[in-house]
Amino acid sequence: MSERSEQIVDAARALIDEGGSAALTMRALGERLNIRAPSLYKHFPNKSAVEAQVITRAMRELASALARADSLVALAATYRAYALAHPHLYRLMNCGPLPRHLLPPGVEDAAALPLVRAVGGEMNRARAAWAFAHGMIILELDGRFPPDADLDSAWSTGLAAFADPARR
Amino acid sequence: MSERSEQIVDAARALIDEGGSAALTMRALGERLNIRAPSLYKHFPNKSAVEAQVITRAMRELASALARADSLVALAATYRAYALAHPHLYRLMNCGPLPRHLLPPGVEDAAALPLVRAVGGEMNRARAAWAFAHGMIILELDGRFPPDADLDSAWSTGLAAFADPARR
DNA sequence: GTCTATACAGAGATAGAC
DNA sequence: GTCTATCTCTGTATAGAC
Repeated sequence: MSERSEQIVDAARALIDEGGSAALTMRALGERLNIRAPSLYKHFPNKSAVEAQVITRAMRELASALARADSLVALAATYRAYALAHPHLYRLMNCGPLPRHLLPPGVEDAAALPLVRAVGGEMNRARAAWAFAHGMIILELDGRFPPDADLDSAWSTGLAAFADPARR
Repeated sequence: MSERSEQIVDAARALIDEGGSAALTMRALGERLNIRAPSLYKHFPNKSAVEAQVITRAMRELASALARADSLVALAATYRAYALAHPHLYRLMNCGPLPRHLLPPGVEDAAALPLVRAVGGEMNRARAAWAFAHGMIILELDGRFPPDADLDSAWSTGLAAFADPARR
């Protein structure tokens, strides 16, 4: 990818991180680079291609953070921290259909690997734990829990259920 | 609500159920009723008001289905069945910010009540179980699990973790 | 690679006649 | 309560000059 293309993805990421997916428009993107929107099409075929690059970068970022966690509990903490620090990027990555045909192969799997490892390859447990974590995050981001809900406790309750199957 | 208003909400619900939230446009709504879009504004102040009515109706529908379930497992099955039968309505209700100021009071709580009852009022367990169920559904609807994933098993694994705390 | 000019689409909503 | 006509806005994307 050329220098210029990198800058475009940088700017696109920043726009989304700050204002959500809706804030990424070709006009806004051009403006941020002091360029007119049509010029962007010399570097990317369309908006989806730019978005896909942002997704790819975010997934790798998250994956590398997760790789540093050792236990399931630590993994959950890292995952949640990323989501709360970058709610819009989290959504971009994890909500709605994923444009897999525009992503380099392996990116998605790499992001999932730390969790699979943490549960010793038990895929049912990995999927259930992922669903729990994603559900907690998205419900929190969407403001669906009551303002006074103790979410730390809810996380603990859920994690206790998944983290230690030997005791069940 | 007048007869006509009911018809409008009916049509709006049908549009969303069939084509998702994006399919609800004032033009399409008018068309379905053999009416021009501007006429709708004699019955509702704007599109959000119509949408809120659809949400209200869907929440009551889901709540009454859930009320018939007795155990946590039965509740989960009912919840999932509704979501898979009406994925777009499920999304409308449960994804993104909820326009609470446009909903009649109590609707949201009524939908949550069956779950709270099923876990004996333990709110942490209720929230964790909700997050798990919502996560499983939304990841499934968004096509985030591999095509060959055995989701029934993942549900079982998750529910076993939440349904029987006495054994933990 | 960047520009200007522009096409094109589709959305929500309003004014005022009937 | 419904109509026609229309406004306004905001997107994506293309053509062609420089």
